[in-house]
Amino acid sequence: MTTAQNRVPAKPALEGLEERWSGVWAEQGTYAFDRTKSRDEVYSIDTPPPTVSGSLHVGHVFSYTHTDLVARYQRMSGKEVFYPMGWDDNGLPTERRVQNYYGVRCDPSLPYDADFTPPAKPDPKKQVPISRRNFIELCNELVVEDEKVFEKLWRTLGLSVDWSQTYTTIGADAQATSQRAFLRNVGRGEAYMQDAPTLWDVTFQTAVAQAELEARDYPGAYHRVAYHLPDGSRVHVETTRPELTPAAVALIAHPDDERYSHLFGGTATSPLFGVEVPIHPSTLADPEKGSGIVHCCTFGDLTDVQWWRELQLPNRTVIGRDGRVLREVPEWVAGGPGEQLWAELAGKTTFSAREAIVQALRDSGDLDGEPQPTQRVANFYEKGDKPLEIVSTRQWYIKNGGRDADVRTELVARGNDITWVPAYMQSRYTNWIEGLNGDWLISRQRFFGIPFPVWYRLDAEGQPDYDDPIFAAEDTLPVDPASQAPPGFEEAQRGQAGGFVADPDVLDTWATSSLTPQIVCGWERDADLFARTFPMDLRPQGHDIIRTWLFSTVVRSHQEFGQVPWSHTALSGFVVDPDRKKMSKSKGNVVVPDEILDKYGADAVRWRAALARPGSDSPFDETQMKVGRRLAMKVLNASKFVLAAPEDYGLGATAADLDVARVTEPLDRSVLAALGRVVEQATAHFEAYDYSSALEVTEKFFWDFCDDYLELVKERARRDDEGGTSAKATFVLALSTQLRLLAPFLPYVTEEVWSWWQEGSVHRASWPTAADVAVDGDVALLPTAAEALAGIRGAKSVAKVSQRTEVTAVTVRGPQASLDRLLLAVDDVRAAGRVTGELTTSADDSTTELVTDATLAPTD
RNA sequence: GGGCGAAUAGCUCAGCUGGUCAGAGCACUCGGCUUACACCCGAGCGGUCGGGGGUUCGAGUCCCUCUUCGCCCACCA
Repeated sequence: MTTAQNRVPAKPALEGLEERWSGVWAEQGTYAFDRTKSRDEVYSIDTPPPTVSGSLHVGHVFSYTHTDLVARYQRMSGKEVFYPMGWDDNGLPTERRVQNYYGVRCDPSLPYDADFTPPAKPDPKKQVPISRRNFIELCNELVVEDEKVFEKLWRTLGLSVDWSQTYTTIGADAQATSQRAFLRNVGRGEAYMQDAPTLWDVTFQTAVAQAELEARDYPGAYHRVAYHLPDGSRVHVETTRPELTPAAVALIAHPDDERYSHLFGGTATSPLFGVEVPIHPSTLADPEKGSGIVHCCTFGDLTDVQWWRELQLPNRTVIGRDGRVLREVPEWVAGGPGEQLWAELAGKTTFSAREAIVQALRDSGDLDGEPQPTQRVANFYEKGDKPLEIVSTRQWYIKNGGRDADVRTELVARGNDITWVPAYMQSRYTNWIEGLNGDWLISRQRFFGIPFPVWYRLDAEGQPDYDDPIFAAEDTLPVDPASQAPPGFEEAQRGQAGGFVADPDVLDTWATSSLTPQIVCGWERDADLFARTFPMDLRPQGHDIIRTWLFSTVVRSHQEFGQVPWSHTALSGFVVDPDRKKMSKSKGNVVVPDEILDKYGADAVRWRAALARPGSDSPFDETQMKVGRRLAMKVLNASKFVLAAPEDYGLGATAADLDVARVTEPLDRSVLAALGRVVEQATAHFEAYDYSSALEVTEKFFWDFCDDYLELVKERARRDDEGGTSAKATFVLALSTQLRLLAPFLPYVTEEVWSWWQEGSVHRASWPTAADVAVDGDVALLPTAAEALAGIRGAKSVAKVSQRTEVTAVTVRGPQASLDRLLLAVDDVRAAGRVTGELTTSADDSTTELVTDATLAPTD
């Protein structure tokens, strides 16, 4: 005989649960991954590493909760969940944060200063230049602090991650993985170096990739600029970038454009600079735009690049990497009419150069009319604030199908190997691949990132030989070519003729993020772990980064393993403000997670998050958090009623009452039968990654359980007879089942209540099955009894009297089948409705409802 | 311009393969200190399911079309 003793507090409260239980979970390793389990017993999750240099907002809280819901369900279902957490601390966002936080900037030409301490008071206008190594040291220091803040928030939110499995995208493992994967790409011919026009951000002075583009409206003006024909006549182009006139390499019009077709094959000379350019037809020219004839410059936009390639035009770059006009007079300008003008332009920003050139065009009579203001669209780097230039540079690329239709087809097909939640998101993946216009540019001219494991030999003149790079050996990774010499060389030979130089670039952060499955699963580092966790089960992420993170991860896995990296992907929507606008810092509509967690509690916030279905945006509404909080509170109170000792007005039920055989009353059997169905439904929903519906059915049942069943049985449950025993057994069975159903959503209250009467963590308890509550019951009985009770309650409500008011007589009219059912629970109905007099029934098959007519005892 | 999604009570949303599907919660109204809970309980009010066609015995539910909104992509002379 068990003498279970419950530990129910007199006044249960939500306050303090987060601190208490997150502490216990950490201490007891509740969510620790057991790596003795085999692949089929493991459920592995490719968690998105949040950018630690940014700040977390409610959107993050929601989407990370969604993942945790799945993780907790899988864990309780018997899977050993591999749920690591990563920090994305690599790259430009960290650099920018370090610059602002410490008031410094990186100047790679400076030597390392071992004694450097950042300014006590950072002056944003006067950033202190420091060496690359000093800069990286500061980056590494700051991210550690940022990561602590993030971890604290995630722990409070109750994410069931294994905190011993964290990784960072700048850490040694990530570096080695990233470099290794790159070297493998090189080895298979999937990565290559090319000197070619690339999109270039002049602020950050780095190349950027197609996936990082953002088209934005940008004010500009059309300038009608005259080119001179050999016969002395003129032809006008309309351009928003007149400063590129010295970069003109051709004039181009549509082949069918009769205005210009007679010029094809001939030449024209540019105004001011007198450079002769050919006139070509091209179907890419749009007769509707501007004057119909366009000057192709190196490089104004991507179409220019295409013409330059296809027509094999010369490269006359005039804008440098700093976004300014080149200082040296180019050979095609030197000795010409524009040489003097160049002296004025040299070193100017594009903006100033434009003003100067426009003035010069005006003076020379080559500007027709005045500039006409227009709104144009320009490509921006998503993190930048100046339009991108196109500059010819040497860069590393990874083949992603952008230049190979067969590869595109393969990658599109890989999409079919993944289950998309929601399914329609797959089309974004497919569309993106089909719209690619070039390979993936992975090199960045930045500092805080993973270096390319590459060196170049210097020839006798000290010029690097790019045709025969020296690659690091895999067993030496991670390497820093800036401080380590390549095999066969001494450090002293760095920068010397006949020696070597390091590749100065770093890998784009996506080039590393695309390897998160490899990083977390221990690819080529921990073969045992890898075998137990890869390919992974789930990639949760935002739908806005399908083109970047999701796609690039598939690319790398496809190349390295010939398969997809995960079987499922779940795409979260955004949390938008009440006006359906995306939350952003600049709009000042960002909700701070700490405040909201503090105010309503983690369970309430999680409850609200669970209501947001995959893929759909959700407006932030604080009042909804209250509803979640009410549910959490209800769980505490209802549980207290069942488990508290009779002297504390509870039923005194214990784990010893967990016995289906004791459930004899028809109403009790009805409840458990209904609960069995709820379990089946919730399980099916979770299996389909539809946590919202799982919550919905569970919660609906719980409220009915409290409002109807609990009220109906309250009195009987206090008795010591068979009816009382049946009720108590039902209560504990239902409680145990519902706590487990709710555990993924409300990890704190469910754990709290579980601790009152059970051993171990509810989060390591088994997910309920219908078999747990298998009884032969009529699910229709509880609703019927509840309907009759509602009739009695309604009578009291209409009479505006207390629900405690006694009822002296009741007649219930309705279909015979319902009345027969009602009689099975008639005593409970009478007790709950305080019916002291007679309860009679009257068969009426003309209605499907029960109509209750109650006579109330007179009140004062 | 291309693609995807959404339009159902004041608000947030459920309504799968067409036949109790016109629902839930919030808000609102009216009651009630009822020994689990006043961080509560009970009872109500509230919608011609964006417009228009069509298929069908029957359509929020399928088809066409229009309108509006959101997101992604393309627009860069």
